[in-house]
Amino acid sequence: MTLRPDPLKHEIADRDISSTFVKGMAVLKAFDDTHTRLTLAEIAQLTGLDRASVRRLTLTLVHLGYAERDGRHFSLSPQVLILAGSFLRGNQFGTHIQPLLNRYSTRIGQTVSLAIPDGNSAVYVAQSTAQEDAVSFGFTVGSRLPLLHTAIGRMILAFAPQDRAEETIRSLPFEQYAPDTTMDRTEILNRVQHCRAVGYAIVENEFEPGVTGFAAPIGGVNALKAVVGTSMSTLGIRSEDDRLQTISLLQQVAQELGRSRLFSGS
Amino acid sequence: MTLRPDPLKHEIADRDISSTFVKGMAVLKAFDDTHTRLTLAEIAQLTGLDRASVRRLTLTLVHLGYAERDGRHFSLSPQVLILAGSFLRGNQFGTHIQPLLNRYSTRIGQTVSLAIPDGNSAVYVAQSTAQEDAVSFGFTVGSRLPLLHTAIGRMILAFAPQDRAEETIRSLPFEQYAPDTTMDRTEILNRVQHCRAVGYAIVENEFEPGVTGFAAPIGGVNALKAVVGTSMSTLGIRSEDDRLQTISLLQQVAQELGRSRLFSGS
DNA sequence: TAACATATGTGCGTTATTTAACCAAATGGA
DNA sequence: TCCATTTGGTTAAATAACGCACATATGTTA
Repeated sequence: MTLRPDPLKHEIADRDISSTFVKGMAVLKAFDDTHTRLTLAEIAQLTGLDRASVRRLTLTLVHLGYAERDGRHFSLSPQVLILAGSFLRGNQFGTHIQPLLNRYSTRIGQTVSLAIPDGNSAVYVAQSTAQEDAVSFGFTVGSRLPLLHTAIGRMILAFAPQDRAEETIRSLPFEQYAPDTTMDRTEILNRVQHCRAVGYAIVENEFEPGVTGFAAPIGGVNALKAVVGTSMSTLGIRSEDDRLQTISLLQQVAQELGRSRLFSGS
Repeated sequence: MTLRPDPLKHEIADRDISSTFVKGMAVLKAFDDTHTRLTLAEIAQLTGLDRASVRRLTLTLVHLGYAERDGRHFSLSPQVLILAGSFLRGNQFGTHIQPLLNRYSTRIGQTVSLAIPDGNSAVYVAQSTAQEDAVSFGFTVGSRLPLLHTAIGRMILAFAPQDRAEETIRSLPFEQYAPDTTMDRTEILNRVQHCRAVGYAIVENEFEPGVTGFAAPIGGVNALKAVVGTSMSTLGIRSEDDRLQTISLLQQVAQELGRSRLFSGS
């Protein structure tokens, strides 16, 4: 949980930024899936904010109904769902974006996901749903992926402003997720630059052994809106042609999504 | 869009409320499903805030990545989904609450919904999904229901603090949704009080002609956490026994949901 | 194009919030 | 049980944000 804005977003004049609001949102965000119940001290620690401020901001959230108090503990209330629900309905996720993901998921034969950068991770914001398992929202949306060793992550880095991306590749901690995880940061940089050159990302066995990830961008270099991705068993991929066909389908989803007003702004 | 906190929530000392954060959240909330793209002036009008403040707060949202700017227009970014996603996963909506709703939906034979009060409406926060129509989140969550003429709404009023509820019943504007809509506010008050007495709500043909709504509370009087509800064709209801059986099932869902940590806080 | 209407951006005095230090109460080990 | 820590809450000086008023920009109509 960092207070700094997303390092992949561009700046706005300092005098036009309300630090109180920034801090408030940081408090709100401190309640992630691994921290559903927090004390004031914990929030202060997670956000790096002063405890007195945390107290005020958290009580404000309670006052507004976004959070609830239970003795020393605070937790979010279902009211936070309203913001997301309004967004989803207003942008016709249910009627346009979700069906599109589902359609391509059928063609690709794998789950198709939509992700955006957030801090030093990629975060899922939507995912195709098979008929059997209704309601993926509660399961996957908000889940995080590392940037350096996943196809979605590298796609994000590839189309992000170069200085920021290189700084991220140079310094972001990572672990050896699998035997094939690239440990050499220079090599990661090379691969990310290759992604930018070709306009898609394929990462084999680096995050999960035996799994190959694919990703395609929505939006152009330095104007990335989101990334679509999928993954499949590496063993199931028989030829370069298989790979390129998957990428081609992802690029089609990306293009169709890019036409939606959600991803077509400046 | 009102700046006042939810009238059904209790107060917190004024000095412990950050007005800047309150205003910031009001700006965020101004982007509802009917207002996906807003100019600064529109936001100012919707929130009743000063335009200079709106500008700073909105630019802060852009800075944080929650909103995007497109010339004079602003819109939310998919990043707002992260908050809800974290909440849903952290509270195991996908693994516990959603399946529970689905299970009872099958037994009742109708869609089962979960709603909370927000301002002068009830808002859906979850809904059972049939196998055919995956992903209801984007469709229904965030949708609003009137308080005075729906079962869910009257249940909320019945278990809310009395002074607030009576004030709401006395003054909240409403229209004649159907031929049977109760137009007499005193009669509405009586029916709400009856709901409180019996612990459930049934409303026939008042909101949609030919449709009967049922609702049961999660949490007690003055400590309402949420409401579960369902609705069905009035013609399909043959006896008082039918009605009570539906209510009984709703009360069971409510009880089970009430045991979940989400709804069992103080 | 002119004139009007509306919207965005900016400077400054007033108001509010943060910060840091402090206290009291609660917590948790030894 | 005691004592060391941690936590929640409060205060006053320093800082930041608000809201008003004005300036600038945009766009609409005659």
